[in-house]
Amino acid sequence: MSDSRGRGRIDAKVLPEEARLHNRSLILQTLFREGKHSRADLARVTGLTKVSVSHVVEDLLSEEMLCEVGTPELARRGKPPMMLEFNIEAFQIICVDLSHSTLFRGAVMGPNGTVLHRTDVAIEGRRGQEALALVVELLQTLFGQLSAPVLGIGVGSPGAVTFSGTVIRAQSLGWEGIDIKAVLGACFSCHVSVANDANLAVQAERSHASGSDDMILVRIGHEVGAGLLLGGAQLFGSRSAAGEIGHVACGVGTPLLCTCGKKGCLETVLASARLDTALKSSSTAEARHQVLVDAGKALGNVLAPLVVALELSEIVLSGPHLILDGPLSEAVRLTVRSRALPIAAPDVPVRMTVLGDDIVLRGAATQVMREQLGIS
Amino acid sequence: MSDSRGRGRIDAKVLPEEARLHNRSLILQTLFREGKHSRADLARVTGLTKVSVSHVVEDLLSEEMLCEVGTPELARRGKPPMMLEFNIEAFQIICVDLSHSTLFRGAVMGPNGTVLHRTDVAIEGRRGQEALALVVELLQTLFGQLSAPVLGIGVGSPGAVTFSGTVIRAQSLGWEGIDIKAVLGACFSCHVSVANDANLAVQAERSHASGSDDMILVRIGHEVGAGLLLGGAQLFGSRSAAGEIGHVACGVGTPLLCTCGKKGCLETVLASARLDTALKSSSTAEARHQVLVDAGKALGNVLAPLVVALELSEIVLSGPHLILDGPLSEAVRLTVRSRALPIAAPDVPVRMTVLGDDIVLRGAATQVMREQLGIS
DNA sequence: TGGCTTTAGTAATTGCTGTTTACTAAAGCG
DNA sequence: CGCTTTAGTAAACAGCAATTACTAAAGCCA
Repeated sequence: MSDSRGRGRIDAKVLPEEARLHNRSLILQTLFREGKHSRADLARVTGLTKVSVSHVVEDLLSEEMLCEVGTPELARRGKPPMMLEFNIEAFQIICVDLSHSTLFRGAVMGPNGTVLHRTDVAIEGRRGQEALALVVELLQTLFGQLSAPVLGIGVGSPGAVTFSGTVIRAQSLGWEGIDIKAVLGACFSCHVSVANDANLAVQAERSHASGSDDMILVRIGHEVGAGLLLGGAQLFGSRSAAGEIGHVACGVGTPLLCTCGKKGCLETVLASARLDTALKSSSTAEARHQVLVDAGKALGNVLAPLVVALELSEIVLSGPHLILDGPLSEAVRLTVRSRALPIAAPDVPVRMTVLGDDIVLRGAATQVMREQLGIS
Repeated sequence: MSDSRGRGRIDAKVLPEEARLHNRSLILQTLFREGKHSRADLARVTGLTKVSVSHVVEDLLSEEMLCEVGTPELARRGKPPMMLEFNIEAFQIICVDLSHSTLFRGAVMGPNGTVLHRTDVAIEGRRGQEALALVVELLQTLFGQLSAPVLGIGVGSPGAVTFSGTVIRAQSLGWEGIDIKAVLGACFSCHVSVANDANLAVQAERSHASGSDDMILVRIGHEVGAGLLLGGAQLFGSRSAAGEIGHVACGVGTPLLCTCGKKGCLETVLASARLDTALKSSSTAEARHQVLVDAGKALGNVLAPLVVALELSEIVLSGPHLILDGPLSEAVRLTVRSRALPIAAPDVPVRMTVLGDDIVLRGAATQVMREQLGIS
């Protein structure tokens, strides 16, 4: 009752059955994240009674979601416990990343985010229904590579994606108002999760690489976008476009004309194509350095108010390593420090993602796990 | 299970009893916000069965939280329904607003946010334990003015206040790490809600004056702070200081030295004392106009990235009406438009709160209602 | 007028939850 | 070898909501 974390309005009834699912998730999550536990351990950790734990575990064992892995050697008084473990081979997840400009990336993934099989297909300019057909084709290939039951399909799409899995608008794919979740759900009759690529990326970063519950992950590629994690929860935004910071005017140097028609957008100095040409047209090392510093300053200017207002504890960059990691990210750090932080405050770290190019795929897998099993 | 709104990690067990409370809130909220309903209406609206509704309503009637108000005259087929209404006299809420520099404001409030009795006390420089004692004294006075059972105490405090009701740091009151919720709870043995004043203000605005679920409310007074509402939920921040934007460098005009030691902070052009002196030292009307425009631009610069990244649909200002409402808020609007919005996009409205000086008191009442009854 | 239909609301049963209590199993300690 | 400690299960119990079957009270219509 005294849940003052400030959720939104109440809008749906709750059945006791959902409480059961919640407790099931609680147990599953404990085993997945903290490793081996006995039933008695689980009862202590989760606050449930031993009996309730036994019931849930019985279900999970019969679904082969867990396995019993014997008793520990550690000699103690009392009956030795039977340790339980999350069964890493219980299922696999099929993930696709549609955010690249030239190809769709696909993978069969394990529960812990490892890539088991990988298949990419060239887009070759396909748009609209053709692009959608290519995705279906890719998924069919991936289904053939499964070596365990499938938990679900995870899709990372560029553009604005609603919470319920409709792509409102994805410029590069020529998609507008396509309910991908419904389409793919009908094709493959299994669970489908769809989300914006940056949103998935930030989730992957949290799940695999960071303990932080409040961070922004900026994806720099053909376009510039970001995913926000606030209090451990993704931010979607009222029109499903939260984090789309590419077209904020950043107020550094001479404002350049953007593809959107405005001047001085962040993308005009930070999108990879623009950065590349600016770097190539710079004759000296100093000039190239300055290009990177300016881009970093631009990003820092946009991020500074966000860091303060949202109390972000980390800024993560995802994109071409060679360009981002160095003077650019350093400039971001310095700009945020000088514009946003109290003099004595510790820096907000600015770092590259450690998940590399698979970040969206891993985020898609995480998303499916969270929606299907309540594990995040 | 397919709750993809991206909550945080699971961290507590759920009992069937909590489902009951949830459904109770659902019914209470429907009656509070939408007015009269019969039991059958409630069943249709909430999705619960008639039987479940009857059970919950029976409880609520016995607690006198609801009242039966007869059958409607509208002649229809079938047994006429017995209409139910939220009992506006069921309880009262005691609220205090500690965010003013010279006095503590207190009120006994009704469930719908009306002020029933009002008592203020002068602070007269009291700090630390003395200030706390003064709050207790004020609350005792307010308890004497109750004419119905008390639902709880709501406290709006300046500074950083944790989700659990501890004031981490409130400069102006000399408070540091004081668990107000525990202290007052022990004194008065009733529910206590404590939150930052700006956070309460934004909640009041949502509840009483706006349908928007994504907005920022900027409080401009001795200091500058803001409260954020994202997807209908308050944002607290990892160290309970989300929204504290007063010390972001805003990059307008010549940077002035701030009390915090940095230069160019938003507060140096927007805090009411600074604004007042700047206005007084301006000899011409044009100069005064420019002061307001500059302040508005400064705020707009800080808000622009927030509006985009968080998809805010409203910017609300709270503070001295005469200063804020006019060129200043207009400058905010224009700055946000030019820095943040696509050329064809509709404006993000910038407006004054309609709740005036009682905004924190009303927010405190709302907070108590939400924590105690699940109504927001 | 009297039967039919419609709507509101309640009573009793059922099924699902987790808890409590009491028990068995298996180990070390002295 | 009995005592203690820990793990885990079995059976009875209590709270919740859904289902089914019912009563109450109105309008409709012949």
